[in-house]
Amino acid sequence: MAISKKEEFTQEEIWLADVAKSLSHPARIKILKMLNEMNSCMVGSLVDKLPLAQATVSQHLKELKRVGLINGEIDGPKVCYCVNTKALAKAKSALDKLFNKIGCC
Amino acid sequence: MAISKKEEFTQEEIWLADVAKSLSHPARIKILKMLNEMNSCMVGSLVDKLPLAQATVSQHLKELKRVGLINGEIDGPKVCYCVNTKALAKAKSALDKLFNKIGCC
DNA sequence: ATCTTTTATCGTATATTTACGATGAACGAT
DNA sequence: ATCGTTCATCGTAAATATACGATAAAAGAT
Repeated sequence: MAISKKEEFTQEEIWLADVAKSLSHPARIKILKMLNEMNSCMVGSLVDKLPLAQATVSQHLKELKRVGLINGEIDGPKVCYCVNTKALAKAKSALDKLFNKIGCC
Repeated sequence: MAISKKEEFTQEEIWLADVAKSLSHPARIKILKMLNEMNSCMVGSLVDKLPLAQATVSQHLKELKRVGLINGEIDGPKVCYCVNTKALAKAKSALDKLFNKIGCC
């Protein structure tokens, strides 16, 4: 019958799920793409190109920053965001590891 | 001032966010790992190794199935789940594309 | 000093997610 | 036909996510 359930989740599993959560909204996917493609990475530029209010975009940026996928540098009254290449690489590697298996059926 | 906001999200962005959402819980990460590692993929085996009730595990399996990352085959009164290798490969490819860029700062 | 610009945070409403017990449906065994 | 097993679904409570307007904070410009 198995009445155990002692096992918890590993830190790696929790972290990877957290990274995935930060990618789980189209706006945040788009923001990452825009940060890669645009020269300027001011918040205003992002707001202009997203169908969302400034407060909402700021909230999405906060979520991406929370898991370390992007960094923000203050530049006068503006803030310049950029992707954290190292964090992206780490996430990519972890996801690759999860995905590079073969199904059991 | 830019008062446009015409742009919506692409289907690709929406789909990728959806895949990420399905990975955004440690239990679902663990389930994918278990489906890769175990010989048996009965729901009961998963429930035994997860700190969650059967109904909750079933709900997580439904979410993974919703985005196509796993398939379930009915086998008598049991159900055998397995990863959808093609879907995983597609997701991996899309994430790689998103991640293989260089930051702007 | 005051004003404007830029961004973050607060407050809040609504929607979604997560979790569980209870119940239902499908099937094999008796 | 009834019973036990296996899994999905229902109902529901609590937590989290999403969105926006309003407001605050920080800095440059006048």
